[in-house]
Amino acid sequence: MPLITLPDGKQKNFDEAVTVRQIAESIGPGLAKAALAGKVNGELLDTCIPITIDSEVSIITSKDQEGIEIIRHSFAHLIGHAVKQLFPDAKMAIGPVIEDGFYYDIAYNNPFTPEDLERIENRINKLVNLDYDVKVEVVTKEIAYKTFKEREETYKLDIIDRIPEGETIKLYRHEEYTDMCRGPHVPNTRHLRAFKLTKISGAYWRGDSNNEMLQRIYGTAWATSKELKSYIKRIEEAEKRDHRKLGKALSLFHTQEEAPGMVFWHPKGWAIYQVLERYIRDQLTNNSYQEIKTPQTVDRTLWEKSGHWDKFKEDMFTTVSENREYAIKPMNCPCHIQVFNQGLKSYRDLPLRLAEFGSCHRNEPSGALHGLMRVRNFVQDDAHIFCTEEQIQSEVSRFIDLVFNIYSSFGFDSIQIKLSTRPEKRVGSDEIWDKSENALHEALNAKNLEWELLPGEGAFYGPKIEFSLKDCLNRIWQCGTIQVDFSMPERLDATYIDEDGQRKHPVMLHRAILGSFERFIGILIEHYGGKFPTWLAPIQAVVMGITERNNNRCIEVSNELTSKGYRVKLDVRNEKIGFKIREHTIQKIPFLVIIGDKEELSGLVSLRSRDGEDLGNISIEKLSFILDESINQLGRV
RNA sequence: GCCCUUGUAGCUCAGCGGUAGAGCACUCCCUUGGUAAGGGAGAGGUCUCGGGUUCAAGUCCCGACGAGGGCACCA
Repeated sequence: MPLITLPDGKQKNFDEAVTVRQIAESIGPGLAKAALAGKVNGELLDTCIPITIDSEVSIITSKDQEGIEIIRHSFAHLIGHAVKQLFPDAKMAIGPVIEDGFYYDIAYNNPFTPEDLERIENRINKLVNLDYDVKVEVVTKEIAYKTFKEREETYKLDIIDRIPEGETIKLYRHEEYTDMCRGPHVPNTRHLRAFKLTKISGAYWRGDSNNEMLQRIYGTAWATSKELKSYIKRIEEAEKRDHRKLGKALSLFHTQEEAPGMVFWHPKGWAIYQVLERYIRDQLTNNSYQEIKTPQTVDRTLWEKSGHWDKFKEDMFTTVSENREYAIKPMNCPCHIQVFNQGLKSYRDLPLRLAEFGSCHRNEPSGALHGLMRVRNFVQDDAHIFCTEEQIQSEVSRFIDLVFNIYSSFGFDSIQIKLSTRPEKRVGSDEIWDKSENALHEALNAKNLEWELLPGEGAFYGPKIEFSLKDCLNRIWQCGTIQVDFSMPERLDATYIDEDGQRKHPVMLHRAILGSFERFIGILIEHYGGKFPTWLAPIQAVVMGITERNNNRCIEVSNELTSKGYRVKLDVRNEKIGFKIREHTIQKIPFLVIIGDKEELSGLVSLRSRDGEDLGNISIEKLSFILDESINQLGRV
């Protein structure tokens, strides 16, 4: 006689076991129609499964996040239903829900073509329009095994093998197609309407590159077609901001076959890079870092000592000269220790903060390369802080302040923080791990920051904090990091003389804020959609004349602004003003300075923003003031 | 690295067995025009590279390299 408690506190008594569907019916026919599943004592349950004990139940519909996920999951089954009809020999592996959609991994001899994808999508449309009931069966492991054995679904058998004894298994019957799933699933395919298959790709079975590659079909699904449309729109928006597209359109940089994964910076892209570098350099100076520069190419033996050769030799570029083998540096830390090791260090020298805009090469797998985001040659805003164990916390604390300050300059105000602690395979005593992990989370807590703990995700040499920022499209980018390392100083013999006259190894903190300049600029391009704030804009203002009569005055004004330090472009081409405005607006230049006969007479200029705003006729002094104001606010909005 | 897709003019793309196309950009000429495209003419391509099939190959096949989307990787 279950007593069902609803979210509003109302209670209903039922004479016998009751299903979510019946509960929904007892509330109202509309809800019964909309019910996708129930949340029963915190667990999701299919609408048709009887509840026998007193329970708290809420009805899940497509308005709930869980409901949308159920819809997506059911669409994954529909891929199975459609694919098995069209390609009976295909073997279904797994089909989970992912952000905004779902996928299904399938083994099939012939690669699916884009036409196949279309056929599958059409078939799914046909199937869902049948409005058939999805039937659930709770079965034993044996029956599940027999079912899929008969169907020659070898991957399902593999999955069953790994299910612990005694756990219930649910089979979902989609007419002649059967899938296995934790569920729940929609009770009827009429709940499945707004979807689109998006792409086909390869994916390793169980995510292991030693296994065979399956074909993965991706799709997106939503509660309503309106939501589907807005999702598609969102994707298109993101494509418009693609830094590779904008990099070409705004002539910021390019890459070419002869140097895969390496960037050719054009004048405009390099202008941004330089502003960024200057800015970071100023910040480092203000925070007691000392900048150094170390070699690009270092003898293999150093990398052997540091341990990198062992782990990463395949991923390093090497070169040979006079029988000696060198590696082009994939990171800066071993070199920084060499600088530290010059001259005897005292505890009085600590903390010692060495920074380098270090150009590193890593031979990334070709398939990993992606515009500026993943390259083989990049420059880190790298620094290593040599300090004592006692100094870890205060150094981390200072670093957090610096990170937040710098990110806010770009308008990134939503920062996610993750603390990763000791992994299974690690070096160093538990005592020292305790100490460093404590230092990190004390530093975080002292600032009242929200952070997430990732147990076991730390590096083998120490715990770390990672800082991720959220861009204007709510995408998350991990950029900053600070990592405690008590292994490298020992490996590379870094020591200092402590108060008690003993030689000790310092702790080393690896830290970066932007990560790599290349990637960070990629993120900025997408975040701003190419509309850089004035301080970063490669060209801050363009001076243009109405007719050729005004050219001399334009040259004068342009020169004056340039000599004041602004990045200015002169446009005295024989074109109409509308044409020039259009062109420079498309190039997203923040300020358009226009000079005609009227302006020449008055000694003023006409100012227009890239957003089409008329900023009036103003003097050069006023213009300079406006530019300064815009530049000084950085990327803060 | 693996799977699929893909590589034509500076850019965006059409052509998909029969002597290389469009728009924009570029050059020259006309136009001197007041806030998102004035007009005309011209120049520009070993169709990524290497093999093969064919009377004939951007076009079909094989391979290499690059790019795109994923997977795996990311000190």
